[in-house]
Amino acid sequence: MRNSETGLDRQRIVRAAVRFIDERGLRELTMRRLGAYLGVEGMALYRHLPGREALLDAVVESVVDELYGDPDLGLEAPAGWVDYLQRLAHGLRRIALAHPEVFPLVATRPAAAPWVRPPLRSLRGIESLLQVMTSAGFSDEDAAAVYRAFSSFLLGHLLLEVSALGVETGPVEEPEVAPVHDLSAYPALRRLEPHLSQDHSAADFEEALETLLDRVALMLPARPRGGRRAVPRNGDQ
Amino acid sequence: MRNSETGLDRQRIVRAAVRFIDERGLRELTMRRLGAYLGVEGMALYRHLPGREALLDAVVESVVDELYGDPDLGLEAPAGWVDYLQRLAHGLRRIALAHPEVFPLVATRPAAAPWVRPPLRSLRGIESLLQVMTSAGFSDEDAAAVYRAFSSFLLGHLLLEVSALGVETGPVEEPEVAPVHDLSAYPALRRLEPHLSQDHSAADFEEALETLLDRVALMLPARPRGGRRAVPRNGDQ
DNA sequence: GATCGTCTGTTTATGCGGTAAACAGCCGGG
DNA sequence: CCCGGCTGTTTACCGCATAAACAGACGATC
Repeated sequence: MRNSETGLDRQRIVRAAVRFIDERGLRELTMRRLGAYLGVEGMALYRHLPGREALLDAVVESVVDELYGDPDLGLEAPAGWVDYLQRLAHGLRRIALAHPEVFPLVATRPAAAPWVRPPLRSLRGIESLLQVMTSAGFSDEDAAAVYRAFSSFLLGHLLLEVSALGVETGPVEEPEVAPVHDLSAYPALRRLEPHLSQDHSAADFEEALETLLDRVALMLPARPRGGRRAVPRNGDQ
Repeated sequence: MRNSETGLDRQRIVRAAVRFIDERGLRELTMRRLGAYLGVEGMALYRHLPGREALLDAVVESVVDELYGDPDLGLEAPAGWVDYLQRLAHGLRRIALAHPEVFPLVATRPAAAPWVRPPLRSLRGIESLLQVMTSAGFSDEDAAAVYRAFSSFLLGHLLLEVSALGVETGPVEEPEVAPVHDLSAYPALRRLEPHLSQDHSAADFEEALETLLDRVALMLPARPRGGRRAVPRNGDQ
């Protein structure tokens, strides 16, 4: 009973967990249920993983590796730091949107070291970012600053974007018959409600990314670096 | 047995929950333990709250209300929109740092309506922000855009800042004897490690806030709004 | 002032979740 | 052919959220 169909395996389990979460949500994930999902008895999972926490860590790792493992993303051979950061940002956004139920986990799981920040969680990824930036002429300090700024940009945007998808970033999921309070006491809210409920995530993301890149470009020693596309409104500060 | 010492009460429970989380962490919070913390039998809490989820919601609400209820913050009578946004941002940061164990909850709890974004979770607060912005001459669309940009800025920065405090944004808290992997394979990381582990949160926050405000100012019809100046350090932190 | 309904905390009980421990079938090597 | 080690299964324990039955104390009503 060890053929490719039934045989368990750490990787098979982790992948199943990702699919399970994608399909049924994080709060539904249970060792026993995941076992059943794999046609197996729950306790069986402990032969391959030390426990639930380790499973969640592995899920995060697996999802993040989707990013660094994807050669289509071109992270390996970027055309300059701008290109690199753009690919990185878009790649992470793609992941967040592909696994909206998993992303909050990526975002909030405790980090191995204080400087390993979500959502860029892999040493490999951080190393690569720092390498690209310093090679491009940024000082060590600036490279670190870019890493920090980039992290919080991504975390903020992506977490909000996936949670707008109605994801259970927390618990429950009652239909809540009265989701929208009575807005009569809030005239501005009532008036702007159409604007607020419109989805601008993609455009906001791009714009914030461009702004960030412009800001980063200003750190560079001298020249604003040729490749940098001139965004119409970058005259700030 | 209903005197001020022993008598329960929704508010007393919620406040105790906040203190409990501050002291022992979110993952330690249990209905029974919170009961014990209040000198009571766990099930007693259900007389005042429908369940654990409701308790967590109330905790979030209570913490967020700290912000809007604090008159020292001057949110009621701001000197222009820049001042308002600065007070708001600093106020929220103060809260995040005061309750680092609670903040991830504020950040990730499902929103009542899709346009109620963490960490600005109260209708009152959103109304107030929109009101200030539109009164200052921003179009409805721009006011909504500012709200969105502000949310993700705050979420990203504050979530990262509290999680850097070693907070259990997720589960476990094993000391993990080997927290830092061997960095030999990551030269850039090894070289930049001192820069990365340095704490720049406050400065980064201020700088990103200033950048955001500058960017917002550019939305304004004509004049870049005179009041714009380097932050003279409000009462906060 | 006795009666009673209500409000609040307690006890008891159910079902689920994580996980330890004992167990059983199958493998490949001696 | 037997045996030790994998891998999955059973059993079992304990903590949790929560429903339900219970009990004491209060204030209002008569």
